[in-house]
Amino acid sequence: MCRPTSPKPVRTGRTGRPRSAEADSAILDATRAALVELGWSKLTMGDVATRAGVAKTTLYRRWTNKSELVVDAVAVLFDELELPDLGSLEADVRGVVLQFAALLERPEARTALMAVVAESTRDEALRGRIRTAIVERQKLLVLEGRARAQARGELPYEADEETAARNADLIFDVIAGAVVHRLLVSAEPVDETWAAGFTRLLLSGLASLQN
Amino acid sequence: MCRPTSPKPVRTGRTGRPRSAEADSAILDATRAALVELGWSKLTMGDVATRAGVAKTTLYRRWTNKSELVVDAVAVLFDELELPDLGSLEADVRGVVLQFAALLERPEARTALMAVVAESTRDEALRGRIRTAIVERQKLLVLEGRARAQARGELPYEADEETAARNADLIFDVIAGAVVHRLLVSAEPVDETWAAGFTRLLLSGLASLQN
Amino acid sequence: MCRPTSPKPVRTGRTGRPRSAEADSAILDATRAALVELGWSKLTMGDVATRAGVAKTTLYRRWTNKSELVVDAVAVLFDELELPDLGSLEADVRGVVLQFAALLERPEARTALMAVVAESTRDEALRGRIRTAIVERQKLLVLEGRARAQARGELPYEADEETAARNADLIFDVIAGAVVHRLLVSAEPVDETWAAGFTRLLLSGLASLQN
Amino acid sequence: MCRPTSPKPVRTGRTGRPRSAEADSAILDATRAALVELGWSKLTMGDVATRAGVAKTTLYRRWTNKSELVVDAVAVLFDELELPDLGSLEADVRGVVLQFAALLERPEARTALMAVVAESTRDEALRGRIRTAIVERQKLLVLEGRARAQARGELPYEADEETAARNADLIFDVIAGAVVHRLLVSAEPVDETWAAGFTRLLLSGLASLQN
DNA sequence: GTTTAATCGAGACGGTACGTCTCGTCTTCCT
DNA sequence: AGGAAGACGAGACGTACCGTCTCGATTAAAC
Repeated sequence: MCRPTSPKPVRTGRTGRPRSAEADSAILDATRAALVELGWSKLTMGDVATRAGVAKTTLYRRWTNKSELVVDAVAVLFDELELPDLGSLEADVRGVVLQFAALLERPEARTALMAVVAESTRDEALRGRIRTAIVERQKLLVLEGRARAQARGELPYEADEETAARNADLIFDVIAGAVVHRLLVSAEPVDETWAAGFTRLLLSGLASLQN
Repeated sequence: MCRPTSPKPVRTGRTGRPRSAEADSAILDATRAALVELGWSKLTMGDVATRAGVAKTTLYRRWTNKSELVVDAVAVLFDELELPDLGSLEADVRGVVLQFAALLERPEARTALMAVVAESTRDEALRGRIRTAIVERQKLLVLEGRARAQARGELPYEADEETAARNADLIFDVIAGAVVHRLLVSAEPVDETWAAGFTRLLLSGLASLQN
Repeated sequence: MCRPTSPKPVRTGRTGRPRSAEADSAILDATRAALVELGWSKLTMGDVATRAGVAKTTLYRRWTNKSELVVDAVAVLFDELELPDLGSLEADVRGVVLQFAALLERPEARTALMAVVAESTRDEALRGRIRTAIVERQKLLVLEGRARAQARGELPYEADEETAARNADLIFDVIAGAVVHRLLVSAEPVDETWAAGFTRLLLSGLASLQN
Repeated sequence: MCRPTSPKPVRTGRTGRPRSAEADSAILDATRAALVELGWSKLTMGDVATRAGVAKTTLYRRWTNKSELVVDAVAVLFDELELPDLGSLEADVRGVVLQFAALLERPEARTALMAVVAESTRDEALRGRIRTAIVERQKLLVLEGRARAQARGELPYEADEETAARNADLIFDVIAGAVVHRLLVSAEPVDETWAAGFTRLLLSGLASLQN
């Protein structure tokens, strides 16, 4: 999975010096590094600029504020999430749970995700950015997993399209929510045991959605 | 539910003028009010002090920083959560889900919870504070609900105490996580329909935990 | 030379616990010590209280502010100035110049004198306090020296009383002013050589005042 | 007399936005104004910044503290001192005495001079700043006056250069010291009568320095 | 090969909030 | 009643970042 990180409405003016592509990646790298070291609240634009060997102006030319910069810097981490076919729905779910947990163990990911979500409670635009950059991307995994399970005959095909969508959303929130909450709010580890227990609960539950 | 808010390691020294109890509550009220109006990032200590009719020093004498102040200010909101006996496990779960969702619709609660969780990813002490002030409190509801269901005969009594605890934790993270994620990350409403679907999924899943 | 340091209108009321006399001297000692270590601007009432093993309240009960406290604390230093009879007017003058210079070499004296004078440029009451506590005391030395010189026949007796007073004032300002200015503004040392030169200049000048 | 006020070790770096020259003079003007109104101790950096229409940071970028700012702001007042040729040494001395006294009647000058001298008793750097910004400037007047008197034949030319310098210093401290002490310590006016008396004393004394 | 125009770095700018400090007062308990 | 202890309202301190701005110096496409 890959996608262009084109933050600000680039003036398509022909003439003039073009923006440095190196700068962009240097900035995003610096942002992630700073995030790990300092956390969200201690991270400053000036520091990121210095680390990236870039002027503050260059940052502001591309991102309007800290939140947007961090979303872009971190979004790429969520692209790593994949759904390798492990042979059964149960294995697939357990796999994605552990994979997501591993991602959230990384300080830059956990810090950034929560910080950005927190910021978004007051910022509609940021909420949208999170949705497209992170949420929808993850939701695809749910759809993919379901399709695979249906092909395997583990799950029935749903007749009503709307119901199908609603169920996918529900499952997504249950999986992602449980993992995030366990790790970041309850502050307990997500290990094999927990993943197994959770998967058992979820799969049994899934049956009930079909009637 | 009520509990003393004793923020800083209070020197129990006998002598000297005692801290004003009025100030404490005025500050917490002011913090909640400011949080609603301004959100986490615009909330300033100086503003809180002004609103509370109190000097800035008085704030810092009690709380070392914004995060701790906000945790204490918001924790009381979570005390409102209750588990009225609605006659069945299913009704109880649906009730608590909607109640929790209603709480998170309130701007001060949603903003504060996420902001504080975000901050806590870098702050061990804050994490502890959140746990005792918010998490443990909510977890009691799960235990209460289970006990009630067991009394009704809807759920079996668990033989192994450790398993029982693990299951309670799991259920707690699934419920709280799903609601929070739906509301704050997916940014979709938690209505009767969703609550019903979620409850159905959860209850079916619960059966699997007994074997 | 000695004098009671009774700063504030002492309540002569019979009843109640009498004021600690020890406290007074402990405070003045602490003030001088703090002055040497910290200088005027870094000296704080709280610190003085702590050093003196006394509550801040006790300070404020006796002195209304920093300036008055310091004047009282330092005034005693100027009591040390004496005019031993060295046998001639010239020796007397040189002696008092060196003595005054030695006093102003002491950090607490130089710092306090200037600080208090500076403060007094805006404070009429403080100006009065300085005058009675320091200036008048020093001026007596000039009168004493003149009387002695007149007795020796080195100086004529002045007919007009007013002129006599005016001349004493002039000489006082010339001596004290020159020493203070040399030490604190020009920041050059007052040694035997300078004292000799200055004395020569002054004594020659004195002749002119008689016509 | 005029001179550039170059406060802080200015990085002569080529790049970056250059410092505003307007800001510098606006700040110094504001400082003098605030000094007149409020006096040294009530003068705050924030207030000066506001009056100057400048951010507090801009002040701190140029001056490390209040004292240095005030020295620079006030030094310019001492540039006003001049030595118009009044035809005789006696008239010249009396003129400069009255002129200096007039300067010290101005609240900003008297307050600032003393405050800064007081502060300098603990601050070597400030002492140096005062010396170059104020003292040396005034001392030139003494040299100029002597040269003029020598040209008129009122004073002999001094053979030994070192003695000449020492005498100039002595005279400077006597004049400046006497005026300052009379005005600020004794708190008596410097009028025509006093100036005449002082000048008479000084000129008679000067004769003695030649032998 | 100029011109042109947007980029770059550096760093000063007006702001705002921070968390600390000291002030002088007030309140409580203890002697 | 006096004193110590220490909390209180007030407000300045000096620092750190914010996001904007002015600089002179690149840099490439358009002429």
